[in-house]
This record gives sequence, structure tokens and C-alpha cells, in this order.
Amino acid sequence: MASLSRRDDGDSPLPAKAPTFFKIVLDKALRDGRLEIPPAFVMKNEDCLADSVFLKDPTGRVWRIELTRRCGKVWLQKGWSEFAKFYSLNHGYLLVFSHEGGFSHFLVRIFQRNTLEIDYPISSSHDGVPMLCGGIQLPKNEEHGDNVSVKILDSPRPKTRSGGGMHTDEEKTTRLSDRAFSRAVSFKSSNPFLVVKMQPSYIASQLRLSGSFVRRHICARGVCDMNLEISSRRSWPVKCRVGVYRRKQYARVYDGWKAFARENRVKVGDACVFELINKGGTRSATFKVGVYRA
DNA sequence: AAGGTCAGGCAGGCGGCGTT
DNA sequence: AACGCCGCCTGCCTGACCTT
Repeated sequence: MASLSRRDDGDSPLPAKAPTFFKIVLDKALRDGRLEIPPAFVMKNEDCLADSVFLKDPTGRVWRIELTRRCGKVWLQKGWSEFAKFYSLNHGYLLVFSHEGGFSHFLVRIFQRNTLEIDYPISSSHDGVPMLCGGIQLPKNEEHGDNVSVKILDSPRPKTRSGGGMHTDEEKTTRLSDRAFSRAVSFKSSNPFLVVKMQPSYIASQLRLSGSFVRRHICARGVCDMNLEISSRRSWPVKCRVGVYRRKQYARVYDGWKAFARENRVKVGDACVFELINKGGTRSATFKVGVYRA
């Protein structure tokens, strides 16, 4: 049983496990239209950085900033100027970036030179739904378009055979994983994606996906090949079996899934976002996977 | 032979939806 | 609004197959 405050990898008991760094904004960053990510952070957390990052301010407003890489250095570039202009960033402002999970999501907090945090602009059309700024603006009702679908797999039902209620630790774990899941469901993309909360059986053996989702976007029946990408530089091939039993659709991921889960330290309660980024053929697809830690 | 993995299947709960 | 049907999803089991 996982402990509430300490993950079994022996990390700090502090809940703020997310990789975090800060940057002081200099005139040069504003003038050049780019902000360098600290090399130490890049070196240690390369997997947190895809080709673009999503910066979310405390109000939930989300910005997509494209990264540029050169000579081992990484900059926030395309979209940075708009970001800086929107928050009226000046020389000496302090930005704190906390990694929130897969897909390069960062919570960003902005402090002025007087040490106080800025008053973040509130959009009247926000309505509590994260907005995506900086190039792509999604409608707030999540209607992404005709060719886009979102499937959410959540809330394991109470066990029917093992019996008994949840223990306290399980309740705590559930609360933590619910936080992870809430973060995951705020993910937005123009690609089809689904959100899955990790169940014990998923980690132990096979991952189950929505049969209808897989049938619609990958293959209707049989075995198909999938690639799961954590970053643009690393991927894991897995197989997915799709079928229908008693008119019920099912899709199970195996043959590589356990290695993926193990190597990426996917735990029970984590929420994973599977974004379909490339439909290779009738029986293959590439998914970008974001892991939101419980 | 033993252990692990994969594939097929079962039982049961939840929720959407149509009907009354 | 209440009820029942049905689709979907889950945990779990079992047997076949593969690897060591």
C-alpha cells in the first residue's frame, strides 16, 4: 500500500515533488523575445520538455510556448513575447515554474520586483475552464471540432468481489489521485485524446482503454501497434488488442506496456493522457503520453 | 517444470436513455 | 419522476502459450 506522503521511490515526503525552477526576467529576455530555461533544469528534466510547453497561471489561463534548442540550450520563444506583454513583465520580475506532469505542463507564478505576486488578469469568459493562449485558443465548452474526441476513463467502481470498504490510506490516495485526475482532464488538444486513471490491474498487467475510442481512431478489431511517447525523443512500442465480446467493445494494451509503466514510474492513481498524434496506418498509431502524478 | 505473459471470458455495478 | 433495459467498464479468473 502506497503511503500518503512518501512515494515508494524514496523521494521527499513533501508533496511538492514537481521539478521546479525560477527565472529572473532580464531586459535581454524581453528584447530578444525569448527566455532561456536554466541548463541545470534542462539537463535533469529533459523529459519534461517537449517541443512546446504549456504555462498555466494560478487562474488557470494556459499559454503554449514553443521551445527552441541550440547547442544544448533551450529557450521559451514563440509565444513568449505575447506572454510577457500580457502580464506586463519587466526587468527584475521573478518567474517560478513548477512542472505539473506530462506534456510539458508548468504552473507559472510571477512576482514583481517588490517581492509581491502580481494580480493575474481575470478573463470574463474564463468560467473556471482553462484557456489556451499563445497561438491556439480553444473554445471553452471543449467542443474541439468535428474530428476530435475526448474520452475520459475514471472512477474505478467499488470492488465487487474483494468486498470491504476503503481504508483510510486508500481514501487519502484517492484524494491525491483525484487531484492528478483533475489536472489531467484540464488537458486540451486539437488531437483526439483520452484520460485514464491508473488502476492496480493496469500497472500489474494490461492497460484497458476505451474500446470505442480505439475502434474509432485506430482499428476496429484485432491487434494494432502503438507507440507511446513521453517526449519527442523516447517512445515505447506496445500492442493493443481490440475486439468485441458479447457486443461489448474492449481494447487492452500489453506487450510493452508494463515496461513503459515501469520505466516511467507510472503508479496507481496517476492520471495518464493519451493524445493521438500520428495515425500511422490502419493498424498503427502514435500516442503522446502525459503522466500526471498522484 | 516453473513462472510469466497473453487472450478469452464471467459477473456485477453504474449511468444514459427511452418508456410509462 | 420512476422504472427498466442496455451499453460500458471494472476486477477477477482461467487456460494457452512462451520463456527461462
